[in-house]
Amino acid sequence: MSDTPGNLHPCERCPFYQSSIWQPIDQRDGMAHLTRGFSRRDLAAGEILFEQDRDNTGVFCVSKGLIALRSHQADGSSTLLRLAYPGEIVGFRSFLGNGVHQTEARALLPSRVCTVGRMSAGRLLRDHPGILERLLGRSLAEIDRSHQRIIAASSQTNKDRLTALLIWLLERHGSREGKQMRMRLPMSRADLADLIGVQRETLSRIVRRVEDDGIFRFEGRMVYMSPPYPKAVAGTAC
Amino acid sequence: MSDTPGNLHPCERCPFYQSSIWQPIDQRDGMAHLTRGFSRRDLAAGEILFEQDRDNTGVFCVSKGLIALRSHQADGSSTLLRLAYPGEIVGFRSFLGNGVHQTEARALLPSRVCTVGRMSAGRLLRDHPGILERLLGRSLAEIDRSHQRIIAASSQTNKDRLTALLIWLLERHGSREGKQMRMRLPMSRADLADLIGVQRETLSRIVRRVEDDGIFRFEGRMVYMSPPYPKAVAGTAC
DNA sequence: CGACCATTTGAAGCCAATCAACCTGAGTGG
DNA sequence: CCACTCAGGTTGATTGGCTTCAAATGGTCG
Repeated sequence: MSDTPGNLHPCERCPFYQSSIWQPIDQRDGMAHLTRGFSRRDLAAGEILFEQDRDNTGVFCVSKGLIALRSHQADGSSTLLRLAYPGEIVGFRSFLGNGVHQTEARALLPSRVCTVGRMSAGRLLRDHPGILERLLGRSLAEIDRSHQRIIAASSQTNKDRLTALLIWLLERHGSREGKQMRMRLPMSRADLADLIGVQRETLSRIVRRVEDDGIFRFEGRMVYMSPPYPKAVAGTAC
Repeated sequence: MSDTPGNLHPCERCPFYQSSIWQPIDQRDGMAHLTRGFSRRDLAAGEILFEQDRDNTGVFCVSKGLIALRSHQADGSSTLLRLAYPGEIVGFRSFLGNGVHQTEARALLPSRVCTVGRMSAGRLLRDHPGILERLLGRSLAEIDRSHQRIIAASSQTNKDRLTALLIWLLERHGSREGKQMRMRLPMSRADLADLIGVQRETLSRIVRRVEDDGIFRFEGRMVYMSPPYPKAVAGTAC
């Protein structure tokens, strides 16, 4: 399973090492369990990390790329609950809870994910309160994200939410190009629709209305933002 | 501050003692800190436990009654994020985080709340990983509630959400009366509107439409539900 | 080319937001 | 006792936005 030398922390070279939930583990204590349960996996865009309703198999940490967490409803509709960027943990809700994934995790971009198996993670958690503490921190972040989204859903228009989402995505996926910003959208229109909570057709019309304001321009998956930049609204996006 | 004998756990006689986040504290370890920081407070209906944007002063546990957690937006609108019932913790998000309450907490019914002051709670948390673990459990519950609400907001109609909310409230505040159930709503129409995320006027019309189905009947704050009972929808209400 | 997928467009109908008016009951003060 | 106010709630009319179903468009891949 392990693909790192036994005495080196597997996250040592990860740019997110300092804030990793596994950082509290050191040489003399638990490193063996960590390296034994540790594995890496590369995913192509569109590939599934885990499916909804399947048993949890461990704690996953995004190392590269972008993972979408999506909840499928019985009626066939789905909601994109969260975008997980490098350094973020996914699957810990089901790891700590009843053991069944509440969501499907799918890579939107080519991604790398590091996993600590369920058994090892459980053992480490028992022995290291520091890990517990960091997981609690991640949970609070998820609570904040969710609350912001609930508030946004009931107090902003769909158009405003799309604008906020675009700005938020541009900050993470965009690049400067003279006076304007550009990015390739990391997801389909259907995903955008799921994120702001409207039908696909409606999203298409909202995109048109956003374009009519003159700030954004769409060309397939490419998005261009020109000044005057709207300021990012508080409590924004994901 | 303390109003319990020094050697008795302050939550000992609470019906929620076994699942209390402070249960891991025992006689020989930390009880002094717990009793020192412990206080109780009774609130009348409508009274405020803490206000939004104020500094957190501790960890609050609902012992009796019902507390509403409401977020006020800059534009004057508000969202009722959560109803906290006896045994539930409120204010821990701000306790663990940046120290400012994200929400206002107001009693909807005459209530009793037990508080452990910020300093004492912090000290206890450092010494007792068991408390950390239980707080993590409460956080996961909050994540689940929030996710359910996000999903419900984008996949159910407002009428369905109101129906689900009414059933959910009837289970907690209702009583049997022959073949039908009855309850006195623990909140105003404005609060109901905030909970399902619509305007007050719209809620009034949705109530009428729900009544038209023949299952519910409203008389001021009294609500009556007659068979055939709709089955409670999965992922329901708060 | 044909099949498939993602996206857009159109038309119809429903629903919610908004603004305004009205109603009711509970104080309050003359 | 009456007029007043205030909070909570309802109703009406209008407007705009969203959903739904249906159909068209455009790109990709074998």
